Amino acid sequence: MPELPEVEGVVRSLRPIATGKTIQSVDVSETIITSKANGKEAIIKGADVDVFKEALPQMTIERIDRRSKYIYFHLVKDGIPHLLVSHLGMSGAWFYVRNLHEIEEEKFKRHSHVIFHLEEGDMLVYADIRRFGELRLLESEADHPPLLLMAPEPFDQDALDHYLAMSILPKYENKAIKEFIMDGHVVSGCGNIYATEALFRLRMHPARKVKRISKERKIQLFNEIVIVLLDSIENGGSTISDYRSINGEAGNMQNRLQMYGKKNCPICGRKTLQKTIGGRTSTYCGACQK
DNA sequence: AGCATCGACCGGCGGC
DNA sequence: TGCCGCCGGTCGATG
Repeated sequence: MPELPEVEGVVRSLRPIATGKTIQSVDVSETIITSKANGKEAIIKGADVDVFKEALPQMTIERIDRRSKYIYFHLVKDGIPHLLVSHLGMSGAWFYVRNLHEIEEEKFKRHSHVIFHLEEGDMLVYADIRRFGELRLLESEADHPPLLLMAPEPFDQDALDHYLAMSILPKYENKAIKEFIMDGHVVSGCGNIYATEALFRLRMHPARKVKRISKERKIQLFNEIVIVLLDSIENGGSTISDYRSINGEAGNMQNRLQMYGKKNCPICGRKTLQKTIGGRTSTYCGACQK
């Protein structure tokens, strides 16, 4: 599951090889063409396949950035800027290859859904096993309002104040802390893995109500989130289930996780507990986390 | 108006 | 072996 650190890894790998390249043509898989023809919003969001395919040729990739869990491809054509927004969903991955056979894992190769043909035969391939990801072509961020509602980047100077301000709003104060920190309007890029880890590091129970947490503890929790996100970026992200970096590279952070996916608490050895919080499976230690 | 819940998007895989 | 149903990030529609 790609969260902020995994997306950062993808962007850092992609940036040096794809920046400056111009898109020649776009191929879309039959699977996606059929889904879209049946009125489904499969991967390519907010535009028909034909419109998407015809718009992209001759656009040059000027810059690649990460914003929360999204990849922003800043494009330009005839001096006019465009923005291709990519979200990996549960199982999306990018590959930079000359031939689809270079995608070694069969399950990704089989689900190569959108292929951007670049110069000199290079291809930028978006593969997505479960098709929860998205590609959205915009003129700018402002054309898709949800993007404007995302919390600041967690490493930005205003992120802590934003999080604290949200924590005292009526709609959030009765929520479980884990659901709160996983809300992209509160903290950017913190999904199940890193929310689980940050709460464990602070020995905080994931179901604790936001309003039952002191300001000091809230600040400590925010700091732990930043620490685990940065630690994960340094370690190449967590390769769990269907996440891959560019060209199938694996990260190392999964070996550093203390609670996510664990059967026993690393502190006291007791069996960990699982509880659904905010609709997501949450792992924690009933003895160590209060 | 603002909030809560639900459905949509899916294939892999665990469990029976 | 084969099939059923769970899982999940995010948005938009519905209540």
